[in-house]
Amino acid sequence: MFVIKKTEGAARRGVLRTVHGDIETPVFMNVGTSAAIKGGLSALDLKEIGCTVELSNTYHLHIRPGDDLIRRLGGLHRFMSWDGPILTDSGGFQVFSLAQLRKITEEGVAFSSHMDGKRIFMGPEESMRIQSNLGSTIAMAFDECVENPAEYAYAKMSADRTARWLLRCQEEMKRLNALPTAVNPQQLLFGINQGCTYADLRIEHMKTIAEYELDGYAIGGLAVGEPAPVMYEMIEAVEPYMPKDKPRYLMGVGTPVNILEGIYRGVDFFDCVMPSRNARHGNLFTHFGKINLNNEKYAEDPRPIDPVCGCEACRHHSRAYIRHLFKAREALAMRLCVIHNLYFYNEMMRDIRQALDDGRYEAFYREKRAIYDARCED
RNA sequence: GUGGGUAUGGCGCAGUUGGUUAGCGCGCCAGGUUGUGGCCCUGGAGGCCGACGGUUCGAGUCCGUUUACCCACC
Repeated sequence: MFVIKKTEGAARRGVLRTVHGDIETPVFMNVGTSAAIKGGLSALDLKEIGCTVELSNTYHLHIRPGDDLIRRLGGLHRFMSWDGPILTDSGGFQVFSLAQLRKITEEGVAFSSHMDGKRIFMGPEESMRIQSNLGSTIAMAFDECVENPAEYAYAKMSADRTARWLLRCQEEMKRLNALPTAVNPQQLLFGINQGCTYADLRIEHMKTIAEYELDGYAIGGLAVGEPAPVMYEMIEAVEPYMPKDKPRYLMGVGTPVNILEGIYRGVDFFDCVMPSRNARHGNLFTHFGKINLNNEKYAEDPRPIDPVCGCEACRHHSRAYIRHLFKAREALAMRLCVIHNLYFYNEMMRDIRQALDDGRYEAFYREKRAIYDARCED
């Protein structure tokens, strides 16, 4: 059940109650594709970072170690020792970003695994069965994420097909949840809006899937190469047609500013690999802007990454030390930086929720968007 | 001591029968990264080619001397 506690313009402050705990929104979900946060973080670290929702991936876990294996071990929560909410991405995006030799039909997608080339078929039913085996809190519908730019005719055909797939996802999920052997009989299903960068297609698609009475609605297929203003336009176009009483999720987004802009336009859920991937390369977010720890100017800098940050890395280590760890290719460099960036993101979300609680999001948004994606000047 | 081999950016190496601004990998410096392979992509700095002399219109390349290191044999 999703409850909106407060609104400010289009921005919403809410809570999604799930069998694995409450999700206070707006929220950033921490990406752990293969049931692990890259950079060497465990579920215990996630708690310390302030993470409330973990995100894993259907495609990756199906290929390795296999969703049947995870089911036999009691489901994903027990497998990775994380008792909070988990959202599983459907594999739709991976089929289109990683897999080779894919062939799309009305049934689903036949493709070769990016690991070993093995032939795999995944359609709406397969994706739901895998996610049911994983027992995640929230399952995502199996969709086609069309590359950008795309022809109008193809975008329309694909969006229509994704809508038909969504009905099949919903039917299969109902069936699976009713089975006595279901790992999580309360598993929620979010549908995904598509339509590339064509506002009329997005709106038409959104109107269609809004009638399916799903547990939440995602906007997919954005942040795939189009300029940020176009992404914001698409959100503004579909937002009026998204059910007000259901959580909204902007998939794969984004930079701190993208998130501020998304919330400003009525989005509740976000996820992105950016904080963890950038951290592994030494690119860090701070309250004063971005820094690249690999830069020579930090070689003898005794200050923490972010002087006002309370994460493990900032409480105990200097920029000079962590930069050294990067140069020495020590795994600890990535671990400390990933901890920092995810802590930053989760803290930013706490600050955003507080600002919404206090009715001052507008001011917060205007102040922070000028800083967070800019380069730190020091 | 004798014979052979190698000397080219920080490191490891290419460089044709002598011919424009001497290349490559790694490293270094700096960008990028949006429902994750740590992969990867894009720029940039850095070399009087061990030293000295000779041949030539022209030498990293050919010749001589020399220095350093490596290998084999005594």
